[in-house]
Amino acid sequence: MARPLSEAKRQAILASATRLVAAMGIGAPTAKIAQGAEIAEGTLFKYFANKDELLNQLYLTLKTELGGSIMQGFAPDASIRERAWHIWSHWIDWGAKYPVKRKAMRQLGVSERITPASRQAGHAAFRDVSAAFEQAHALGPLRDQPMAFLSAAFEALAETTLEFTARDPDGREAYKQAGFQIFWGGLGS
Amino acid sequence: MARPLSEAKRQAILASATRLVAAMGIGAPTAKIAQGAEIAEGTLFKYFANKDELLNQLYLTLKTELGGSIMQGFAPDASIRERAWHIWSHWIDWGAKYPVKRKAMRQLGVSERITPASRQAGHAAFRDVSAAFEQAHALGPLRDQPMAFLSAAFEALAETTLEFTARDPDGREAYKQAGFQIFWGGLGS
Amino acid sequence: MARPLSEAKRQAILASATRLVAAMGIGAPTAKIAQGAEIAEGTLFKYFANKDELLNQLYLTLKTELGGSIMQGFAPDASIRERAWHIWSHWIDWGAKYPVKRKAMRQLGVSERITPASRQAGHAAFRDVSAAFEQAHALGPLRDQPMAFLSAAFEALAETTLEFTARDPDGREAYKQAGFQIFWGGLGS
Amino acid sequence: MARPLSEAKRQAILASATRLVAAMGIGAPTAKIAQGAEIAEGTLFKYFANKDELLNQLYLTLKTELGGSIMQGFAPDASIRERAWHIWSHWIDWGAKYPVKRKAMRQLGVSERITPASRQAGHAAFRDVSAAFEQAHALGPLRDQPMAFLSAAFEALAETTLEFTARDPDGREAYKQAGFQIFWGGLGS
DNA sequence: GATGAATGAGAATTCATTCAT
DNA sequence: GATGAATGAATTCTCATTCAT
Repeated sequence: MARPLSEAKRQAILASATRLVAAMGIGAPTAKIAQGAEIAEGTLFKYFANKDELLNQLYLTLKTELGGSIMQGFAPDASIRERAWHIWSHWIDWGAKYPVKRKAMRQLGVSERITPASRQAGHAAFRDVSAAFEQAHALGPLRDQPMAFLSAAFEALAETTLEFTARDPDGREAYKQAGFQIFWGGLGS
Repeated sequence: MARPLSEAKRQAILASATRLVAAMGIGAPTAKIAQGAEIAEGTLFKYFANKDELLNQLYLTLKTELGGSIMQGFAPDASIRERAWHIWSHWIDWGAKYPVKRKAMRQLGVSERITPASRQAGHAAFRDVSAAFEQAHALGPLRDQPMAFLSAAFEALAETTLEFTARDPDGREAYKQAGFQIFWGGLGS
Repeated sequence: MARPLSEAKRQAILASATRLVAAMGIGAPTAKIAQGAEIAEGTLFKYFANKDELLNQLYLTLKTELGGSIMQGFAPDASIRERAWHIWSHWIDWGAKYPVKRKAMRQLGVSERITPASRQAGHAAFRDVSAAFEQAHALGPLRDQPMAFLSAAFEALAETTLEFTARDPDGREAYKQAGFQIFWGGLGS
Repeated sequence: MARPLSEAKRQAILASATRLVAAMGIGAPTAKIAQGAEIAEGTLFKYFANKDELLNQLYLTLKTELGGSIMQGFAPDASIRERAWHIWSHWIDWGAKYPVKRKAMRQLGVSERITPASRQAGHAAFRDVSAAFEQAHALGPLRDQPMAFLSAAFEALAETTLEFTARDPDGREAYKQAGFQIFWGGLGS
């Protein structure tokens, strides 16, 4: 290979796709995505075999980034509540900081074009987050629920919180507290 | 009048659209929707001026149906908890009974093509549900949050619960209980 | 026949078609024409077998009306110049009075959908006008040209004059004089 | 650049559009135009953003071509009459040589889809022709008419002349003389 | 590797016309 | 006779993907 595919271009494509999917949904045309990445229409397909692959990889990338961001500075020895709060707090902060990424993730999340495999992989990217939950989970009255259910509820509440934060940025801290209160109170402890 | 627009056909179109939007998302072609309703392609546009109108009306129809279903048999004099449970229970039951409608509603809910006006009208269809919440809301530790936030959290949890119910129908009752527990516990009362 | 076709409705259709063809060209939809005539879509086809027939009849109707209007008050014994002026004057006046009819006539005139037979019949409606020209024609330096050519030139100049009159109504009288001057001067007499 | 937009293809599209508009009017389908240009349906829209743009550009192209053709070999120092004759003669010759272009131009000229801006630009392409008229105009009895009116009358007579030439090619020279005679005689000199 | 012209299968509408009421 | 719902072919335009340069 004379010239390897440029990582910078790959990132530019993903960034452009993020913006466009957030704004127009899954239907955003590849031509516009390429344009936003300042590359040629055809070049996009050197980096992603087809649109579905681009969409799926974008989904994974965003999930992974969020997952990584959440675990930053995570103290495994803190109390259960502190650990839960850490996750919640970082989640909300990431979403508030990157509203476009969050919106794109949402569009991708409901799309039929994201394969089960990608969703699986997306959960894997959240392994650390899930693990951090395990203990909290094991104790409470919901201990008989699948971890996955709890995680999903957590995510749903985070999503709701971020939606409101986006609409009403001044209420951010209040929503953040309230959202966590629902979840944590719900855990019944 | 030669023949009035047939309400049956209108319903057939909405039903077909529900199925196709659930399966393929917002991008489901009008031609297929018409075919599913067993009418000609052009006929669809006698009933709905364009695709956006069809989508918005479908959204409203589903919201209204759910709203109505929830309030069936509602006892305004029951305890707060009982009332909350009534709503939750009917919501989950409706979603479990009509998984396709629920899926379509979700696709529509995240779409950029549903206008703010439709969302507004959608909320109006939930007026009774909201009203039923008011008291519960006024008492708890989240009393300072906007009602809308609580409602959204409720809806998000219901959505999550139904997602799991769809994937794992045997767990239905457990999920239903768990979901409510999170919400109700979260209200902190 | 219990009820004969109503002449009033026929006229309403033609009037509506005139307006719409003037505004949108030949492509004006029959449904809109019917609406403008305050009848049902289907009714239009009881009066005119199809759109082409409507268009052709409209063409003829307008031509005939113009032809009739021109000959109103025509004095066969006036001088050649006076007769020519009469025709010109009435032509311009009719066009200035009915700009919509004139515009429709123009659209129809260039359309491929007006059959040669209709054009033929249209000329027939101008028989009197043509006849009035004959003498003037026979004398001048253009006596070897086909009458039809002269008529067409006359019409072209009238059309031009009316176009300018429509754009700049204040100049009406001036354009009318100038247009005639070109024609009459051109006849070389 | 992978491949520049081919000027040959652009011309082929315009040529095909000319033929089809001449034959079928403004309503000629883009699919047929593309076919006539031996390109794919979609390719047409790489060259012209939409049908209106194609139509407007075609209008301008034809006007410009005619304008250029008219001024070929124009002698600015000839007598006024000679100059007027030059323009008339070249106009008629161009129209007789390219009857299809002429017919297309006519269809476009009456269409509501040609924007005022295009018409403006079309006149600009005739600047030299207009300028050549100025002097003749300044002297005659029509000196108080707007130049534009004279130009339009000239064009209308040319159009009429060409119409007859097309129908009866043998009479070409006679029509050409007669048409000019009307105009020049009309100028009153 | 990068480019973007070329492709043609859809996609959403429109519309003349028919026919059941 | 009048109505307007129903039809489906035709129309404009979009878009993922390919491939010559």
